[in-house]
Amino acid sequence: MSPQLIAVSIDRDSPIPLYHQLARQLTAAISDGQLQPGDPFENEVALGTRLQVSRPTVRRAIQEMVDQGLLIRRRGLGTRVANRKVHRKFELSSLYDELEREDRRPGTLVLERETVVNERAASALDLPATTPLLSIVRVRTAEGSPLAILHNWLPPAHADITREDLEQTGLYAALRARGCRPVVARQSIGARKPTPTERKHLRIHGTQPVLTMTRMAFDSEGKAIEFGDHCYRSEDYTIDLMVDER
Amino acid sequence: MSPQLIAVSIDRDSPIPLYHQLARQLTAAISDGQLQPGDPFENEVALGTRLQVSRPTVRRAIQEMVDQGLLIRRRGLGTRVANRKVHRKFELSSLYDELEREDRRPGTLVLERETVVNERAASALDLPATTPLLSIVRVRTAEGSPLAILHNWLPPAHADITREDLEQTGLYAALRARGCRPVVARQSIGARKPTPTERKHLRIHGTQPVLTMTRMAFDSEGKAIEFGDHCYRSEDYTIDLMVDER
DNA sequence: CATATGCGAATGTCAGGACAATCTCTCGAT
DNA sequence: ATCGAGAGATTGTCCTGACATTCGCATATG
Repeated sequence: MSPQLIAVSIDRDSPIPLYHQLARQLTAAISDGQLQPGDPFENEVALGTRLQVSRPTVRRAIQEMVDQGLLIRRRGLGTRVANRKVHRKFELSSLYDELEREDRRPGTLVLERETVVNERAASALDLPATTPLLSIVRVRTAEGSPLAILHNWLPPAHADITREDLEQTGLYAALRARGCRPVVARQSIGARKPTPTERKHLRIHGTQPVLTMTRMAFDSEGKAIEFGDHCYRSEDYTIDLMVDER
Repeated sequence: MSPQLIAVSIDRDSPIPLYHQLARQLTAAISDGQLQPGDPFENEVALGTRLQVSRPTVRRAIQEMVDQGLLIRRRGLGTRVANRKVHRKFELSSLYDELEREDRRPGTLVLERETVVNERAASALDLPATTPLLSIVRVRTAEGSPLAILHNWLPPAHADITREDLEQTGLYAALRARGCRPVVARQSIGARKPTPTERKHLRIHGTQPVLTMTRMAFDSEGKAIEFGDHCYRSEDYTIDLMVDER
């Protein structure tokens, strides 16, 4: 009944922090199925001694995994692998990434790409109302069928994103390639009847509604990255997320 | 341009951890407006010296606030109060709490309260399929108008929640009163046409859709607390949330 | 004048130790 | 046999200390 020892190799010369190297490999052991939900986890001090790292480093690695819902810690008892249901899949991802991960052949049709002045978007991004923004309208398809209409506004710093960038990789991937990583976003999700234009582009029949989401995304320094106003075919799409209180 | 010194009193005899005492008071200084977005923040070592606490303690307090989007840290530069747009309002709350906070006179009409066996709910809560669950159906009103139909299933441990509990306080408040705190939840949000029953209870006219949300909530130990299947009048309700990647 | 270089300041990482709080389990007394 | 006290194990909190990394800015250099 002693906890399973997970093989971990740590590289002290790597620029990647030790606690993160640790967390990545321990996380892999869980997603590999090497550790099952409910399994006991090697205790902090033993793990530290075995791997020749200090307890704070081990604690930080474990904390990372606890924050992601992978582990449950209880004082006096120990650490265990959490129930699979509470494992956090993802937090901040884009539709394109999701479709790609599920292998559903995502495609993009760029309907518009121009510089505009839009007070609502500028205000959402916390920029002056007259700031020129890059406005992008796309139709996202999966396996050839339209799934969503995505309208995004970007601050001037990213005004040089091209149609090709968008068609080949998706907006978030293009932003990441430019070293711009969204870290925090405020989203608002609702539902409504589609407009005639939306009905046409999304091939909506009858009285099916659309699911709408607006999003303001910021980087780690709090700089605005993107404002998006999206609408999805409700038959084909739900928004899944984990929320947690720490 | 030296940073503003925030008055903080720490009580070393309190059972509340020092880092949390610190974080609470510094957070208060921001919500009070004592510190404005963009203001520089006293650096870690100075703060520690001034308050006679160690640097790790200060760091942990600051980290708590960074996690909530209140502060921005940049190596080599310092810490600043974040842009207000990225301040996280709340993460995991209930409709009742939200309405109450906005002073919209929430009310509850309990339509059903009985013990059932439901495979879908049991599976979502990671319980055996034949576990008897308390099934609760409520209509939530705000200022007298119906806003949502809430269908929840609870594990046997909470089978003694009464109609009165639900009518007076709301489900989450009742659970909290029993020492049961939801910490992590998995949600799925979508949209669809309402059923005839929903149209009647929510007084939906024409072809207005409903916004739907299902939620599985767990406590800090990963134990199931609640499975909910809700639907909202889309004209009156959006789901707002912050997502972040750390 | 433009560009490098270097310095100070601040946060990031890591170590090692000490004690407290909490849980489980065993052992002993009744 | 049952119940309670205590021991052991494990995580939670806090401290001190050290060095690395990154950024802005002033100064030196071409």
